[in-house]
Amino acid sequence: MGNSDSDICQRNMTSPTMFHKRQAGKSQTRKSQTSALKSRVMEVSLAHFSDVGIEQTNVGDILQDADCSVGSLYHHFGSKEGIAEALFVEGVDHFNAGLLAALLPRRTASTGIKAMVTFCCEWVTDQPQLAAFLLSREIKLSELARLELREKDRAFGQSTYDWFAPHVKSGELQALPTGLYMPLICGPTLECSRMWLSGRSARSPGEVAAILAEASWQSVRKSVRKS
Amino acid sequence: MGNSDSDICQRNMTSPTMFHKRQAGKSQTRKSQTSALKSRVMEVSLAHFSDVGIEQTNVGDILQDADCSVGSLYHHFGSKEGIAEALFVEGVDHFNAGLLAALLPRRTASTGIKAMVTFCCEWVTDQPQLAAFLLSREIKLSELARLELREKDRAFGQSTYDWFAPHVKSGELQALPTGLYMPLICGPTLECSRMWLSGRSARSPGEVAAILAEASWQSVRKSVRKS
DNA sequence: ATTATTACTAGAACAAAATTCTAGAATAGT
DNA sequence: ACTATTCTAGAATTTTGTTCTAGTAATAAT
Repeated sequence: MGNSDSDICQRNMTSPTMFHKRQAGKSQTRKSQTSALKSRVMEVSLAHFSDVGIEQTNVGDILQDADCSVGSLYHHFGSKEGIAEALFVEGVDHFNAGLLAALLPRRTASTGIKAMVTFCCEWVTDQPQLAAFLLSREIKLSELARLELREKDRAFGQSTYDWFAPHVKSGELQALPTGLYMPLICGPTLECSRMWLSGRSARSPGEVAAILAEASWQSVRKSVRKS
Repeated sequence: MGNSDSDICQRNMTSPTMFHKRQAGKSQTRKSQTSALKSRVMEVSLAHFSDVGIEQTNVGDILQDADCSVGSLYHHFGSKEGIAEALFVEGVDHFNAGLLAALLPRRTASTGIKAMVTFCCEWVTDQPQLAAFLLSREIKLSELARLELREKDRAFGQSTYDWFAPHVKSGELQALPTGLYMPLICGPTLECSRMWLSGRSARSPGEVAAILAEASWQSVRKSVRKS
């Protein structure tokens, strides 16, 4: 900026790499090499993000651990946040798909609700890194990703509500504002998860799944006794 | 960095400010001026943090909006995270104190639990910025603050459990692992809060407080009917 | 009262880290 | 074969958090 002297060394006189050092494997197709690189970056980044957070993770470490060049990383992800964004979307997809797969086959209100809670507990316990990352919510999503997620969210909400509706009609489930089912059913579990993941609680969600499932069921079932 | 010419301008030949530009007010005591500056910085920082997150907030903006110099900020807070830490501790104290004040006077299990949920809903709805910041949990606390908070947390947990214990004994509340009461009682509310604060839900916790209070109560009361 | 000490303010200088940029290599499309 | 496009590479640049030295007010010590 202020460097106003005669500017002897002009920009970009570099002669970038005559050959690709990193071309380790024999000779896979470029495509598979590329996708391997991308997943390597995502895997390494997840480890760092869930460990010390996005801010504290520095790109240099990711580059080194994933054996990736600056150019490649920015070509594929655009920015550090871009990696986080990709991880986030992928993670949400995975979780939502699993939850639906656990819920939809159930035929009674009680087993369905309990299956949701149980799945949630197991998922968090099975992949604590991804769970910690998703629950941390320190990601600043791009406008595009925000819209994409909102749409997925809507579709997911619709699917679950389609399952709930008949049981509400039959009087097994309480009639509640649509937006309240998920918080009531999964809220306690997610709170437990946060505590476990951040070390504030020793008991994993998996260990208390049964209790949580029963409690959540009690909170949304149609109550028949006097308040 | 690469600017290897004869380095004419050596470090620190500056003659810092002959007078303090910022000394706006007539002539308050230095002490009150200072504490005003600190709270101005915290207020401004909270606004930025809750809006775009700690990472995305840049110190330059805080400096400008709070009309504060680099030196002052680092003298008082040590770092950007230092500001976040101060806000976090203050916020947790405020929330915990309020929750206890709402809970302790209640004499029955039902009114106590519902008072907790209701307080929680109102607190979040009344100070959304602080709530969003506390719930985001993107703060990397110093070892010192971590210990301080863990102690506060323990004391808080003890206080609430002292209130619960008699009602468990009398058979109104379920006997549960200690760490599960808070997630069951406040989990759904916090989940609703997160959704509202992040714009994923239109209904504020305040608006659904009664429903949440009743549901949470059902989830922890001693159940007398067949499963 | 005068001096020494401390708390605070100030902003230029610095360092570290994220991102941009240009160019070369691989591949796909024509 | 040639052209366009995607991908890789790393030096150069920019941005941004933090340090550093210096100066100013207030307070304590003598």
